[in-house]
Amino acid sequence: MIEINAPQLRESHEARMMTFPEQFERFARIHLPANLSDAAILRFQALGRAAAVSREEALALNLHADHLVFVCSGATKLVAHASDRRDQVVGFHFPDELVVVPARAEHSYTLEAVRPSELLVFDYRDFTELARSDPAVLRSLLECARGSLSRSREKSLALGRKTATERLAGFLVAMAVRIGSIRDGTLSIDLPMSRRDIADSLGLTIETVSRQFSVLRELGLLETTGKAGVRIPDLRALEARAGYLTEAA
Amino acid sequence: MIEINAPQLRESHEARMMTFPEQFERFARIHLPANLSDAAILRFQALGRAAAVSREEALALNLHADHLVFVCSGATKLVAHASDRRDQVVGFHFPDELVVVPARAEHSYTLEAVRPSELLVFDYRDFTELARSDPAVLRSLLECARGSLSRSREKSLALGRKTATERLAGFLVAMAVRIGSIRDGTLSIDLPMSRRDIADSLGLTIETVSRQFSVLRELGLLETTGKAGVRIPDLRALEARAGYLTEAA
DNA sequence: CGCCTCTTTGACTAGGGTCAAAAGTGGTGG
DNA sequence: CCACCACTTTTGACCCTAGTCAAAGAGGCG
Repeated sequence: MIEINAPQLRESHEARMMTFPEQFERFARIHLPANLSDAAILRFQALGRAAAVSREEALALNLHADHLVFVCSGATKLVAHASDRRDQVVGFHFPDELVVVPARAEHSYTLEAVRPSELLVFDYRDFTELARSDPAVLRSLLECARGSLSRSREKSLALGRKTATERLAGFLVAMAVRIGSIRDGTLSIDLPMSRRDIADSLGLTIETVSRQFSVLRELGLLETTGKAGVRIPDLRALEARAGYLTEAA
Repeated sequence: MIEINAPQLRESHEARMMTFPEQFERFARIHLPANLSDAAILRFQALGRAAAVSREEALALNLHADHLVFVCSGATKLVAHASDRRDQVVGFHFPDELVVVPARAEHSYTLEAVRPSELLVFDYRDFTELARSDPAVLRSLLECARGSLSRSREKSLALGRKTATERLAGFLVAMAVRIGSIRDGTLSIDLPMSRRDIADSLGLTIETVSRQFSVLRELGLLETTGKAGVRIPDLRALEARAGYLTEAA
């Protein structure tokens, strides 16, 4: 273990919790415009609250309101719940990302920690109301929503039309891009989520996910170390298994 | 046929094409703030172009740019294309709705007409650039994106975790809400899309969709008239078959 | 009215789910 | 430092839902 690109994902004993102002400062640096007045920043700060969520715990939220959550540290999943406790992970989130958690409708949504996480929570209505006349903040929210929409559409394609192997290959490619790092000269991922989380994200069972890991391993497309470690010797080769469109005009 | 709530979906011989200014005026009324100056409106108008697309035809777009498309009349589908010409419909759109069509990435997207449609096309970059300092326009775009994201997440849940029957039931409930009307005292839908479109939207085959129509018909949850007509005597009963979360605290 | 397409139904297959058990992981305490 | 233990992951055997292939039946436009 020479270097870790995403140290904020690690659970470590010495990980000091951030104070609320530190968390907010981090959020503001990324998602609020740089030239915002101190007074305006304080108004946004007044809307937020910090929440620490431990592994597999759901963030407590008012079910009847939309929320905006900023991930300071850790890793989270947004889970949609249908009848018969069938769950679908509709997205994973990593530090510095912003998530919109919808209110309960035909289905309910919970934001759950995949690793112990520090979160900053806003009421969506309050936040957009305060931002209603601030184009820079609105643009930031719009970009966030567009990114989520794009990932969600890719997921629809995977869930609707791809085989189990393609889904796992695509998932690992996406994770490599988002939280991968180079170790010993090889692209590596330290997966923060369990096989169950992956299964619930890909619309499969844990057994099928496990079998597909074996398939990709036997194809020489990846090596696994322990439960979480994945090494990808050839990202292009893995992409080719993901059912992506072949390069054409 | 006593009344039709969504006459704009009908293909009719006498349907006169709208002129570009008429189309734009309709778009502006819905998606631009009422108090926008004439000069500003003209700047937006200068960015748009009208396009008429016939049934099953794809809107011609620059593949390497995002687009914003307003549906004036007809009905469209946004289709994601994976390898081996497997297609996934990621959304349907009806008059007065706004769609974001993403540029080609790992997969490509096309916007195709399900009925002959009149569309208003904008380059997404140009549009947001012009709107960059207009909070009202940005809020409108944000609302549009949030609605699409919400529908897309519901679709992920359906594709990942629901049975064929639940998917069709949920689809018909959603269509009833979006384009249904009351005829002879019964909730009715005149489906603008083919069985293939429905299958591509639900991640099924046309045969399975057809079989599920038969299942719901035999359960007394719907009646079909011709290829497109669906009557829903009891919406609540159909919802109960859609795998929605049962009403709880 | 007739033809062509779309939809429905039927028979069979296969990919992934289910149930069960073995193997591996990693944390804890002796 | 290692052995134990609870839990997660992997593997195996079998099953079921939806896919595939094929053919019959309806619709609707000319």
